[in-house]
Amino acid sequence: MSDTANTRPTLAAVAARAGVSASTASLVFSGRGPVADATRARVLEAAAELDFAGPDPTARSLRRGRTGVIGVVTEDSLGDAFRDPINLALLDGLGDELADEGYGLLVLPWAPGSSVDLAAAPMDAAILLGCSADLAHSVEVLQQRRIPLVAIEAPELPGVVPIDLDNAEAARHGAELLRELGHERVALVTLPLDVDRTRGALTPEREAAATAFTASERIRGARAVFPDAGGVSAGGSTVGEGYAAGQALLQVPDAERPTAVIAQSDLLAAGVIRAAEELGIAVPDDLSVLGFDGIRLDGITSHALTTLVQPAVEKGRAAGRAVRAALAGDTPDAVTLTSELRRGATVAAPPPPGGQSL
Amino acid sequence: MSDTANTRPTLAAVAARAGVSASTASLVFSGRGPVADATRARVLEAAAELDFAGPDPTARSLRRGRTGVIGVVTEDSLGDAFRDPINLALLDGLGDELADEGYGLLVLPWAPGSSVDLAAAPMDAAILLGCSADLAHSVEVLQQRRIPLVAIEAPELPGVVPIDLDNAEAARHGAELLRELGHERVALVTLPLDVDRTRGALTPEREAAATAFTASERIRGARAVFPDAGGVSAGGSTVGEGYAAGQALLQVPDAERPTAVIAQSDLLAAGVIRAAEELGIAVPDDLSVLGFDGIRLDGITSHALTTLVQPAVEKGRAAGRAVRAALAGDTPDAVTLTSELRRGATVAAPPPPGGQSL
DNA sequence: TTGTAGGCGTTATCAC
DNA sequence: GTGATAACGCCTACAA
Repeated sequence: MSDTANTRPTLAAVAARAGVSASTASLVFSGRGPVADATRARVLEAAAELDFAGPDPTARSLRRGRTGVIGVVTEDSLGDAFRDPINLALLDGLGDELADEGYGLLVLPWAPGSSVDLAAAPMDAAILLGCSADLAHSVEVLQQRRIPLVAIEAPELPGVVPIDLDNAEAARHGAELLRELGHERVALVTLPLDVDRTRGALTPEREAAATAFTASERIRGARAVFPDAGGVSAGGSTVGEGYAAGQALLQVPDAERPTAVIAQSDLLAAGVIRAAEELGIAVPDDLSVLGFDGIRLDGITSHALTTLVQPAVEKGRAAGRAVRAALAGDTPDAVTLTSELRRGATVAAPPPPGGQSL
Repeated sequence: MSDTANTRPTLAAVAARAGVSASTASLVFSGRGPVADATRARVLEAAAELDFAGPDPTARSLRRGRTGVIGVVTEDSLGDAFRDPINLALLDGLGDELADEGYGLLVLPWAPGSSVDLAAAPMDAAILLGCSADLAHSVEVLQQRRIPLVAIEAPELPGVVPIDLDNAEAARHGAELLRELGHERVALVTLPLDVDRTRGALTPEREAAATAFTASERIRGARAVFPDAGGVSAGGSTVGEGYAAGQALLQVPDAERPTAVIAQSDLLAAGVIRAAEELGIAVPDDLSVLGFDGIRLDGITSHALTTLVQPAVEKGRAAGRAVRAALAGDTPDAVTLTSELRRGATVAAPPPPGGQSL
């Protein structure tokens, strides 16, 4: 009953108690070697007596060169990173490929000046999640660690496996639909342009200074069709931000009011729709609204959103597979996933110039 | 230019190249010892030349006995765990207290039979998040590891620091409000009763078999006021599940229809409200709906929900503080946080027995 | 201010 | 089947 101390028992202690060598005890726990049944039993018994949970993970990691941990580096705060339904779907995919393989996910909210030390976090590989243009900065220290790096929707970087989405192409595709319907005055509601998440009108300067890759790419795609489209950058991908953006864009003289809004996420689109409805602007008759993502709106809006559906879960799976491949010594291929236009009921031809349906 | 190999450089290699001993090089990186400026410079130069990122985290952890990682053990899949706004708020609080202190959060979705090995995950402490009654099981191996354990809203367990919410008391408080208003036919819409998340009518058997602590506590509180209240358990804390539950409860002969619904989360409440509205049942005139959590509904419903506001962020903070205290050698106190009734506009006196406002 | 020695707890390798 | 030995890469007394 009276155990020596409350200090963690070691494998050596268990071995001693069982009257075997440490190596043999090790074999019992790792299962990678032949051990006589009687010996095994004795070791396990000794372990039970000492309340020994198993080999120390840190020591094991040092010896084996593997921690069983995959880092997920995000630029947002913990909460914010997971408040985006797209990231949640991605996590589902990652879980499928990694957690189910026994890997743990180490979430590292990293921003310049953050107290999280990417050089010191124990991990076998890292996935760069909502990381923006100065990716290079954060990546540098990770590169030095010689661990596999996977970046999701990020600018290309040598040595980093990219898991990409056809953001620009998809946005262009959506914009084309609007043009074909006859729209000319189109406004953008973009995702945050940088880590500051400043809400405000799009200006050439702000766009030039933008560091958010996904937002920039989607802007680029929309501009390929509507080169002069103005708009607003939101402070986050939320209904509330979309609502604010919608108000800013729609509370203007009728002649200036856009006939269509290209929102960079479904939540933003839902906010725009709400703003429109409150102003008595009918969707889609007076205003077309295009979303992005294809998430389940689950009653956030009753409209069937016309949107670009991205394979978010698959994005996570692809990232997970890439990590596993890299860890297995292979060189994972770059992946580019494609989004698909889903026609809902929020896009239509623009209202006739004179007629006001109000 | 031609570095010896592509294998990770070690502190020893850097030291050798700088012409100093390993211990001196160590001092340079840990900063906890006097080093001559010239020496330091030479070491850093050598490090740069070898593209050395810093001491190996695993080796450092072994030596120091600290990994800088806090485990967060969840019973749900990764995505599901973070799909709950309450958990997100909690994460915000946790981030404040832990990530900002440089700790990383290792997310471990653990369920019986899961491939995640709680005995092998490198961590200095663990926070048990949505973990249910057979907590004891998962905790056993963690106890053996002699690391501090903090459980959020879980049954008490020796050696585990509890961070609790007054779930039963708050639910009772809300139920009392309804009774004071004159309600007698009250139905419950509960959170999932177990990891299966089976949706279905509440029965004594199902309740007895329930493993979800929070759900059980909130049921208990409501029953203290309405001992006979029946209801439905949802398959998750979502608007969709609330909607389904609402339909099940409200599509019955008028005489049997509850005059009030106690939902165990705001999302569920929002779903119930939607179902009611679709059935032409006015809230709160024909039906009172009480929520729980006090999250921002951000346009999910336009009603100002009457709900029990819980300090979710503070829950996370408290957990984070408890972990830090334990790691510092202190014995953290148990914490019980209290929820507060916020009167919105979804609760009113029941409709007069005969009168049908339809 | 710097170097030496020893060990953190495991596991791989090779004898026996 | 089992045991000795030697790392894994680092840090911390302590000595110089």
